[in-house]
Amino acid sequence: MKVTKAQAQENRARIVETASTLFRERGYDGVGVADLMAAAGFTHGGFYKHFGSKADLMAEAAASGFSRAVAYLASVDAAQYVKEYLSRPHRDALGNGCTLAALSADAARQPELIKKAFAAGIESELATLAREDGALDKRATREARAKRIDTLAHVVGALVLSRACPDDSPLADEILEVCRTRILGQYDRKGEGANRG
Amino acid sequence: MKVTKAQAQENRARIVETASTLFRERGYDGVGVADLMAAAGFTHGGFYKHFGSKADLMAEAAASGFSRAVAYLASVDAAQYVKEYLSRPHRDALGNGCTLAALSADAARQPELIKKAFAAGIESELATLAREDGALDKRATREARAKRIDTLAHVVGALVLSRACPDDSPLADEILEVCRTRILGQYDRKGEGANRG
DNA sequence: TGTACATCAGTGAACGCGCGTTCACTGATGTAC
DNA sequence: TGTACATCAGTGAACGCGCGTTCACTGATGTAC
Repeated sequence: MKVTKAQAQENRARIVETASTLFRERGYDGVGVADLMAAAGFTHGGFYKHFGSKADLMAEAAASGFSRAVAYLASVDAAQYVKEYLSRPHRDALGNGCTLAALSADAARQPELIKKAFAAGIESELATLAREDGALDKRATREARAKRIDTLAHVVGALVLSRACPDDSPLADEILEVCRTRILGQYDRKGEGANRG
Repeated sequence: MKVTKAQAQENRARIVETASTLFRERGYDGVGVADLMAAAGFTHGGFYKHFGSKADLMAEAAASGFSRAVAYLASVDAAQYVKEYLSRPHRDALGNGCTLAALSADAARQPELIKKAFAAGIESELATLAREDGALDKRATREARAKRIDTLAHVVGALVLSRACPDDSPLADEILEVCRTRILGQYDRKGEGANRG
């Protein structure tokens, strides 16, 4: 049953992708190695030919999620990002949505390895959000980073709270709507005032 | 081994309290019924004399966490709340900290019963945060609620992201600090402008 | 280019373990008289 | 108030099950000649 090196590499990537989705949907504890391998089209025994442990895969799957997020972030501006992030479709698309919103709380209880992957993921998302700032002096650069951290925390919190509510509850929608409006309001005001002026 | 009715009720309450702490520390999947009963000083078999299932206890433990939060919220003003919420001690005190930050992402994957408890918890926290608004017209009331939802999401997101980072990473502290400063800044500005004017 | 053999991705049974839940039992509490 | 009995909170063994991980095995791929 051996397989081409290229095929094996492709299979490995498929396992990571599958894991990234399933972990976001069900949490780290909600997906077993056997579940995951079956979902990727394999039996569980082969898992340890690719990964040292489930924790190793958790870190890789997170990194994979972050790199997708970065690719997406590079293609939108801040306003569009906030609008899409705090939307019904994103709220309901757990498995394809933001890794930070889906798994940060889980990550907090995991070994250092996973937390490092999350810190790195946050940094790379911040770096991508940064791209439009252009050349700024030291103070403005610091300020721009602060604003990005602040917005990231804000949207993550809103999505997390909305998802904790029953699926069709008014509160779930209200949280998204309120936060979306208010954050976009900040961007309009600040966009015209401090940043672009 | 029977026990006074009063004693039994007290024991039940101790189980709920213990569960509330352990769930926040380790997540719903991270605490077994046996773990939990042992931590409360009992053997696991008695569990089903008090609760119909682990899920029932999850909902009760969440409600217990929210009612503690409400009692705390009633004793502080918004600025103090934000300052303490986004502090190192709160970040590191998972088991005694905010239930929303610790368990909302877990709740999102749980049965309706638990999500209902979370929605109710969020509503009662919002109601308590509201207490200082006094008499307002309809528009101002709506605006005050929006602001409270917005702030709650904001602080929860910041704490969740901070906790996902390695324990002594600069990023973990930076997130807390940046968000704390910016949210407090909003309260100063708005406190003097819209709300109190 | 053709043959012989080592490699190793993937299989499926098995490991010890902890899970949520059930159950027969214990014995002090609470109640009926 | 005292006695007889039912109740039921708490015990600890047992249930079937799924977990992460290990292992002997398979057989096509990749390599050495």
